[in-house]
Amino acid sequence: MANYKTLHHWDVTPEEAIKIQNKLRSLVKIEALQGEIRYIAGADVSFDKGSNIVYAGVVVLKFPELEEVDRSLLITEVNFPYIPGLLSFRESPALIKAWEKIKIEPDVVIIDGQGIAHPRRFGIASHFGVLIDKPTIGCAKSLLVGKYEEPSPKAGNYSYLYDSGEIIGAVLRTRDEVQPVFVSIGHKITLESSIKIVLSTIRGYRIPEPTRQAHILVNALRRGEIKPGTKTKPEQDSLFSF
DNA sequence: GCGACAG
DNA sequence: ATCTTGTCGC
Repeated sequence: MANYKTLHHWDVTPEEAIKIQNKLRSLVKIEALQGEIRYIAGADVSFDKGSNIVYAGVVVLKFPELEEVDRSLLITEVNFPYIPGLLSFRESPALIKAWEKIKIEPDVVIIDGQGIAHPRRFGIASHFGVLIDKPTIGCAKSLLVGKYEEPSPKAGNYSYLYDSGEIIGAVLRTRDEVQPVFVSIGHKITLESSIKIVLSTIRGYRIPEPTRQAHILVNALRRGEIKPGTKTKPEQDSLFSF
């Protein structure tokens, strides 16, 4: 069971949530990733239209093969609304619950959302990273804050995202002629490394495999196509049964 | 006051 | 995020 830190309550008002972000932002560490990557995970959540039921999931893939080795899926409830800048308070509680059931701990986690490319430099990828104390990368599909110049149309090209004079992330083209993604430091990693890792997990789609797989799974869960719980590699048939 | 605004 | 069919383009 993967562990995590309980640094604050989740049952807070938007005003209190902002205070928590301003207090915890100093805990984000920007450093070189230690050791090689053996496993990489993706985390995401899905919702029904106007419901407060959330379907969360964490998927662990072997790196660089990107074959699934572990997963944690669960259905729970949320009350905090979606407010730009406070996404973490709506999705992280469910992601933490899924995270604690993971058995194969990844060396890095990619989250669907911003890392420090956030008004208070504490987007969901940074928040989640600080809580699980693991390297995390924020990979969002659209802009939250900052300015940038359109990166060249070919895969692999990128430009920097700026806000109040500082680089807060990168606008990365993961496929030719396709809308770029917004990559930013989550926790315990550098932007350069984040960009390389995201590119190394692209397999023909705009979204990196970890979060793409997580997204596919939580949607299947929401549609009732698969069940909650954890699962690892296909059960190996006993050598003595036939 | 007006516009922007991750999922 | 989710609601949804066809359609344009490589």
